[in-house]
Amino acid sequence: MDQRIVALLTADARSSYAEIGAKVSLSAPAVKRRVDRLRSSGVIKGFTTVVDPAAVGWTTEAFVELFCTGRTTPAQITVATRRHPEVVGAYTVSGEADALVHLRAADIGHLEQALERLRAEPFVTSTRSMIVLSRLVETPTPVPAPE
Amino acid sequence: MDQRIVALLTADARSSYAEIGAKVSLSAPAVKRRVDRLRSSGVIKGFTTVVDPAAVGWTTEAFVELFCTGRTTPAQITVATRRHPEVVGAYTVSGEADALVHLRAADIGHLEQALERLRAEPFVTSTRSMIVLSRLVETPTPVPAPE
DNA sequence: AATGAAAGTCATGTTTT
DNA sequence: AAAACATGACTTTCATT
Repeated sequence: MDQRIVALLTADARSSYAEIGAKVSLSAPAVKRRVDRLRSSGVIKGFTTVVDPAAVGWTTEAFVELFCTGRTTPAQITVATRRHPEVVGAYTVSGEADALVHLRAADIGHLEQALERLRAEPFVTSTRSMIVLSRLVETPTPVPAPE
Repeated sequence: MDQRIVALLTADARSSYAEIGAKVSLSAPAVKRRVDRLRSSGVIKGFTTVVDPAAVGWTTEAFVELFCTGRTTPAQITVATRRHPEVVGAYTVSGEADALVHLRAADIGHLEQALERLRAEPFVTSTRSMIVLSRLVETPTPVPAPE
């Protein structure tokens, strides 16, 4: 039941409790109670807006593999990447690279700048970039049933 | 002004027009008109919920580079990756790989299964996986001012 | 029978349109 | 300004003990 509510809210976070209730056969207050509980228990972390980056002037995107010096901590990478507004995602990963950073920029020039700034971080030994040519799939936050 | 409204809605998609209006010194109806316009012009693509994947039982994540046969089209990759519910993102990229796929799975076993299914796609010649060890940064949809 | 969790109903102030 | 919505208080239901 909670799962269905979350799925509906994922599809449209601004739909009313009554609307959701109609779809899951529950009264509006019942839905609200569940949503409140889901929020305070941390399942729902918040509600956000899906913005078309291109419409706001951000047309270029890249994934950059970071190779770091031996004693680099995830915390260091977090702090460093958060300083750059172009970073929309950062992950430590297994494999050759130490981290993967997702960048969004206005254009190639801007991306190049951001990349230079990133490469200037003291713990970065080298990088490998993949520039996004086209976004094929991007699901906001899917909640498929866990098996 | 629209930018500030979008930023506020990004922070909380369920805040009321009155609330937003108070912060940007506009009346509630004025804010609504702007939001309606932003929606129909495609700047705002929708409203969604940020769910903690771990809280729903999805604890494993990976980025997979796809190497494809010569005559593979983006459309083919789109169709193929959409078939797999574990795919939360897919992009064609420049660089060694042809595409980058973002996967979310319940656990390592599930991830392995999904990966096997992906590798079985006829146009995939090989893959290279990066398993996410920790998510350091993940901004929902940031709207920094374009320069 | 008694407890507690969860749903329904209704009233009121707020928000949407 | 009218209709729809959110939200709190209160009651009911039902499963568990």
